[in-house]
Amino acid sequence: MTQQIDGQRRVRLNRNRVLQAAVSLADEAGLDELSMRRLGQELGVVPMALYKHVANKEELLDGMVEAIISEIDPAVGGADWKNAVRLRVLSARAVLQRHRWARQVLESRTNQTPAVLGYMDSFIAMFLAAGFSVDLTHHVMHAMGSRIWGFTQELFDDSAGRGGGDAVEVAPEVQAAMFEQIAARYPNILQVATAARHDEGSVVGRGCDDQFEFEFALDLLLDGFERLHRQGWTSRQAKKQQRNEG
Amino acid sequence: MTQQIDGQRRVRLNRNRVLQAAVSLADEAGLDELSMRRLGQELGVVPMALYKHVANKEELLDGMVEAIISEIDPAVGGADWKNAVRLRVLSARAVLQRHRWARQVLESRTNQTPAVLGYMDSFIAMFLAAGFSVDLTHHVMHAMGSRIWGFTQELFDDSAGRGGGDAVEVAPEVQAAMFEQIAARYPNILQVATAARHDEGSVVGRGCDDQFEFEFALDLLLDGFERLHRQGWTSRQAKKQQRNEG
DNA sequence: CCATAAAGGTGTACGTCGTACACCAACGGG
DNA sequence: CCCGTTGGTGTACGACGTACACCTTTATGG
Repeated sequence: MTQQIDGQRRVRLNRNRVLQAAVSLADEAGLDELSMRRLGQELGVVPMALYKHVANKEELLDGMVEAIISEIDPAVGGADWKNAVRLRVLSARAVLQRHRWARQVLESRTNQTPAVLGYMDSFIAMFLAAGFSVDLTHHVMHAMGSRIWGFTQELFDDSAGRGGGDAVEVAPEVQAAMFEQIAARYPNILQVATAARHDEGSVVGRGCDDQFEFEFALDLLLDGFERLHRQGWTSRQAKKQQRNEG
Repeated sequence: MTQQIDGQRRVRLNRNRVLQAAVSLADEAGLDELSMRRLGQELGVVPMALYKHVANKEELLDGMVEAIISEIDPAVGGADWKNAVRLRVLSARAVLQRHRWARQVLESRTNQTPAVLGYMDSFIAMFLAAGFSVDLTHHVMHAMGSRIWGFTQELFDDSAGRGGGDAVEVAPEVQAAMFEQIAARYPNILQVATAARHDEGSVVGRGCDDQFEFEFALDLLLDGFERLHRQGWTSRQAKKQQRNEG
């Protein structure tokens, strides 16, 4: 009975099929449904079989990240570094949006795999090619942080009203009561959280356009980088100035 | 034998002692050493005893976060919003530095506890008090992201050479070989990563001052906010402009 | 002061997880 | 055809969170 499916011989596993299946599973079921056991089941194979193709779960996750990084558009050449960076980041963002688990994986571990390093290297290259000093580029990369992957820590919970999923169901009247509580205790949050709703014409929707928020912060940073670059900013001089003020 | 230690009656547990112990344990041993079993052991109590004080592990983590938020300095009043925000963030940063696990906890979950909401509310208040529009404040908060907690996603692995811990030990010659590999394959990373080392006089040290990096990005954003505020930025107008360009 | 209910602590047990290890099946090159 | 290498199986172990039934301590109010 082993190795048979419907009387047909089963295709042999390989690292790529494992990674591919893991990505699909995580895409569809979420990261915490991704266990070695479940993945094995998905591939019609006993859990331990996977260990012939990946050393352990950590390596599986690394492999998955490597796999999706290849989906990010390569850097575009050309004179306009700002636009190049912008496009690259937004491409990464689109990818990470397709694979929502990836963010958590990138956040939770220090990923030193070749694809990650390669991506970072080519990212740095965009600034250096634009004439940024190595010094400034260093700090710029730090300032970009996880934004090079197209995501930022989300502070507000925008999962309310997200379809499907296994969110806890709450009765409408309870929801209303919670709203009242928040309104009373956290008036500023209330104001700011609902701000996006009424200044957007009659669009009901989510009330907050994540993509816009992301680009807002991204452009703010890019503009800042540009200014510093133009005025020949160096960290040495910034630190000296800091000492004199402090 | 139960309830006895050295013939002395044991102090009763309560939610606060549990939370306190959990924070200490996480501080000292790291987040993945924090299990209900280990925590019970630390308190000289059977694991299930903890469930009389916290509903489950999730709630324990929430409680821990609440506990450390109280360590953040309250907002300072006064005319200079920029400095107020700056101080607040740097205070939060100092706290999160003391409790390194907190970052992971804040990252991995949507924390809607009163202390978190209270902190965010008072954070928003700083901008509103400075005359920022609700609209701009909304976007500003998004742009701040996890920076309101004083941390950013770290991209470079700066754990190399960190004392203690359970890092994998690597022979020096292997390390050198790895370095060669990286140097060859990722020349830009090499340049940028080592940049901080030689422009800092003769300081050997870590080669990269995290605090400086954090403040660099923070100030870049704050300056950006200030500029937008001064020129009366609104999201409606920004979106219109975006449409005309795009 | 004692009965009694509430609150705090225990012990056992279940289902999950990652994965070590010994084993067997299939394949491919001599 | 044989046999070593590679891929897949089965069993088992030690974590984990936590449900549930039970006992012990404490506080309370008649």
